[in-house]
Amino acid sequence: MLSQTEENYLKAIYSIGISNGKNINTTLISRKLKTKPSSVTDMIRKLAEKDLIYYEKYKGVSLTQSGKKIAIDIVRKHRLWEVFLVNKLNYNWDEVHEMAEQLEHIKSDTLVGRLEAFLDFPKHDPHGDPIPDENGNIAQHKNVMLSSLEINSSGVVIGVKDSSSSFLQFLDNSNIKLGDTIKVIAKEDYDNSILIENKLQTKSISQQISANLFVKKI
Amino acid sequence: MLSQTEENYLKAIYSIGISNGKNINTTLISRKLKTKPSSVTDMIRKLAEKDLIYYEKYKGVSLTQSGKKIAIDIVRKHRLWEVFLVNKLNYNWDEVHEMAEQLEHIKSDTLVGRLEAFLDFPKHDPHGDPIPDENGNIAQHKNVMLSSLEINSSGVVIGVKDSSSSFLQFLDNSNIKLGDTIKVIAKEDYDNSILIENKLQTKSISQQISANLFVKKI
DNA sequence: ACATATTTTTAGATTAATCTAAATTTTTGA
DNA sequence: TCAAAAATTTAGATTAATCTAAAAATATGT
Repeated sequence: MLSQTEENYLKAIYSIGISNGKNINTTLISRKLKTKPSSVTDMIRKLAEKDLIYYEKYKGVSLTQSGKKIAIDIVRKHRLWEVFLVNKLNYNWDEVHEMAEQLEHIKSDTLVGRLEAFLDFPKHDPHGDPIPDENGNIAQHKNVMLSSLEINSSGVVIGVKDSSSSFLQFLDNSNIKLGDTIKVIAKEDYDNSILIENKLQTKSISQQISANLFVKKI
Repeated sequence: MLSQTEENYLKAIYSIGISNGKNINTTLISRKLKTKPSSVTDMIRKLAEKDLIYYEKYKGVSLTQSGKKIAIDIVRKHRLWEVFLVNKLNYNWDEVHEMAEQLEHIKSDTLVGRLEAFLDFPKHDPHGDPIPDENGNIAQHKNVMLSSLEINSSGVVIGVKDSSSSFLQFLDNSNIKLGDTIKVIAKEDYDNSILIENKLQTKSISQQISANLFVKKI
């Protein structure tokens, strides 16, 4: 049985692997987990000992098959609990991360499955991220950033890249939500801001915003 | 913020106080928590330091106002999560204790309240134990044991004293459940077993059983 | 009452996870 | 290439929670 800390290291390594390709080093992990690099060294030696990661001194780490399985299972639990909190307990999508960080570590052989069924087998969490199935398979959404859409083309908002509270609250305040169809009306070369239109409004958004919204082209 | 361990000590002290009256000593706590008495001494010094318990060397402990508040809040969370697991995720009443032991430690200012509302403000957990309200008030059920009913009198099964899996499964197998009306048909002086009747059957049960079932006289 | 048994506390060690500071290895760029 | 910078690891300490063994205090029973 892994400790919460060990699970968090695996999850961090997994998520760095997703965004940073292959270079998972001590510093990145320490940054992600807000610990010191020396603490990371200690823990990765321990995880390597348990065959959950591959580790060569000074060369960084990567997940083994079983380490990856565990990491994905935690992601699965995290996202399902987020769906529970938003769909059943009526939390807003910017409020659920901290609670899910705790709930994802509840140990039970059957709980995740029961929860998933209770929630009607959702495919995505409240931020649009895909929920892995019980075998660890993840529907790869190959969507594009809103910032990459051409003028006059449209997309449906599918997810967010940044899921910080402040970004999510910004979207709420801007009346932009998952499922919205957005059309790009104009692009400003100077600062890469774009003029967009959805059902409710036409407005300009900065690149910082458009580069953090996943859309499915239509 | 208290650690899970500290919370568990407070909960243990609270529950010993409920059953054992006033004598809450090191040995009882160590027995409840399956630790050694010396570990208990360490922890109660720490909790006394934080003004959560009163402690005088060699004299045992009792909860302060704030310690009691925290203990009851944990009980509240434990029982609400049990209701969730049984009512929403369709677990049987003998399967939920371990999960609730973990879920009760989830930290959030709003989660318990949301959960309670989602569950329609249940007053009792799946074993018939009362759920404290958000101020820590507990509806005191002043029920009696089935073993104390007179011949020819009846009672509604309200709760169980022993909520071990084995006892709960025994009740399932015996077709006895919360809400059943049970009539005492006869008593056997020799071993204190009693003959009971409910909607489905007439059967004899041992004193070990009848002394662990709370009933409300009717 | 007082010797014995029981309970409780103290002293010192251990384990997991962390830290700081120093040493080592790798990377970088003139 | 090779010296300086950056990253990583090692060494040694710390904190929380636990343990064992021994010492101290309390309770018990003739």
